[in-house]
Amino acid sequence: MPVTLKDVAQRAGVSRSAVSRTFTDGASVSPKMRRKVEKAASELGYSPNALASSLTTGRTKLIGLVSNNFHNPVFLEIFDLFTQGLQELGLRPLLVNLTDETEPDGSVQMLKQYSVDGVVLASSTLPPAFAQAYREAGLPVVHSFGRYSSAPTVHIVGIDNVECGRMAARELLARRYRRVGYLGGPADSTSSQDRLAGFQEEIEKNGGIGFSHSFAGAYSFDAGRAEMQRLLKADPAEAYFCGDDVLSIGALSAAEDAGLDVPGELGLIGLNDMEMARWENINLTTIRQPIRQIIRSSLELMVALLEDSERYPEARLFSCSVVQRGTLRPLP
Amino acid sequence: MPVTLKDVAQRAGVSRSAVSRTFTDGASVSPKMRRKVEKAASELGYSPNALASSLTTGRTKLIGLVSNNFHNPVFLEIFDLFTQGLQELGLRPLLVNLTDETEPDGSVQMLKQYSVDGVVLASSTLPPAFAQAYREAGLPVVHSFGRYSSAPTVHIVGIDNVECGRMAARELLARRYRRVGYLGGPADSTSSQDRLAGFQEEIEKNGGIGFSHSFAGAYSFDAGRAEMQRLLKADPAEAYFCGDDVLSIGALSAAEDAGLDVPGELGLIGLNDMEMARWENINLTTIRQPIRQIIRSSLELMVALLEDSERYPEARLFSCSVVQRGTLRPLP
DNA sequence: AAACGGGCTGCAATCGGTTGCAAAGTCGCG
DNA sequence: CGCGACTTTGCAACCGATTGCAGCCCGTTT
Repeated sequence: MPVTLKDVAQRAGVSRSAVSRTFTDGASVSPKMRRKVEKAASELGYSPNALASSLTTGRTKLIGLVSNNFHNPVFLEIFDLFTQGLQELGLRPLLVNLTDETEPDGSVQMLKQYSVDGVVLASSTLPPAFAQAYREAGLPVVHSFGRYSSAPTVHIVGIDNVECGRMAARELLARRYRRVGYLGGPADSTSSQDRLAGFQEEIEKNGGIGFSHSFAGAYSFDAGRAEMQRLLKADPAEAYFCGDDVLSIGALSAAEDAGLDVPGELGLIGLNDMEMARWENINLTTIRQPIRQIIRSSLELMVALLEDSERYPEARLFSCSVVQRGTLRPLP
Repeated sequence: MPVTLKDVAQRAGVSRSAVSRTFTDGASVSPKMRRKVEKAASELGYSPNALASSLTTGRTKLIGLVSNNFHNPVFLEIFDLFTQGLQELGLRPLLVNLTDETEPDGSVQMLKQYSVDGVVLASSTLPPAFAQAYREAGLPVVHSFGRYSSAPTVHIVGIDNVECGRMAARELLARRYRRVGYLGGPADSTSSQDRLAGFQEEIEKNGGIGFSHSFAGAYSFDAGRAEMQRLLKADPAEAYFCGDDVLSIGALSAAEDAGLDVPGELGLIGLNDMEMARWENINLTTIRQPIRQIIRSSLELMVALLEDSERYPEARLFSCSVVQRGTLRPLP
């Protein structure tokens, strides 16, 4: 049923090489030959089999798009941008959903079987073991939204989570909150830890501020809501830095339920500036993470890596900025 | 770098066929041989190249997962379920993001180049031309969340949108709303049209009810909000059936902004029952679409189609049910 | 002891393309 | 008209696997 190189060659009365060459640019083909072949090809509706050619060229143009964040709505934006970007580059995303049971080795295996040219890890909650495993398998890896480290072993594109923590702290301090808290994502997520570290550091630099922290079970609405409900039961802080917008929104809902006025009685600042954060019934003050830029840069880096897979690992960090909306009280 | 069949064969001192056979089940291999090969394979870290084998077997286990709904948060759930389901079946999702400029032919081309075994269309807003194009290219297609037709030319799994429209109408009528409206998604989306048709039919069956309708530019928060803002300017209806939860949430935000009490002054009913619909600060009355079942069934159908691609096209419809929450006034 | 039969194994062709190499074709120029 | 240089073309090997077929080995049966 599918029409192959040979069919086209036969129909055009030329050799298979000739056909192959008219479809790979940079090859020398006379205009006459090209016309003949193209005519035959279009009559037959031929399109080259990318997988077969990958056998000899060694490139599949397949990129593993790996994530474990399928519950945070911001990742829909992220997948949208990644897939569009990849498509524009002529690359194809092979989507991999890492559930809790998935082991690094299993996914490496799978990506190797499909000979992906590279792997984009899109996650802020992935244990470093995954990136390591891919790298050790010899795959070019870009970890987007990954943890910054001063000696990265894998290419990272993202933000400085520690600095974001500090930034949130400064924002709360400037507003004279005296007792503040950090409501993080999963305790074992690197982004969650780093944001805490920066936040705590900056708070403690200023003496006399009450500080506490706790973690939600996941970066999700439900987890944020549940954790805030727990906090509200016993002497909550005046303002919280939530490790992600979706947690903030959950927390917000818990606060409203409890009849608390936000920002009057409880202040909240999130992180991400997801689309929903600016919905008028949410109107969340938050720290914006420049998603588009991070993704664009990740893809550029991936392209470079495909050229030269031995490229020295680098960390690309983008600065974040506070978006003032309605969940923190105004500056004094 | 990558280790191949030949390497393993050499190391084990056997023929390549032997190695191949130990890795394909159902082939006859003696236990002794199997041990030898497996030893060599694991020492070398061999894993078979799925793409190379696809050349001779004709199956890639690649499934095109095609959608154009990257702005409706419910689709994150949908992608999550699809990718997990596919992975459990040993299939790999090749994600395709259909943007507005994408033409059916282009995407067919691409999917053919990568020899996908089948295509899952996950979209409620896709022009029928796409499904048709895939089908004509000889690809097994399942259109999930697609339009039901009594003479389907392509396998459909979804809901009866017309019936959902009627259901919404009955819900509003039972509450004695006298002037109702339909706030649909994109005017050219089939789901949007069908929901309107059912809704209007049922409303008009009951005389004396004021009816109006309009369409939002997209299934998105912003579009829903903008359209509701427009409606509120000039003599709005008492209650609206919104073609999708995300529209309802946008509409809700517009209503709250305008200082309207929901459901006191304005009633809203959505469709989907996305996760967010039950967030306490939204608490949307809506029609639940059984997403998990639709996806499970789509995958089962796809598996069946891979066995027998000539299978006669069928439509699988799942019934929806109303989820009572807080955006419609109580029954009299 | 010879014939039979079934289970394993290896050979070699094949899947759809790519590519180095050498032969063939084209062209200008003396 | 002949020669050299350059372009175009086809041959054939190869990428990493699968598979029909024929032959081998080995245990049974008579």
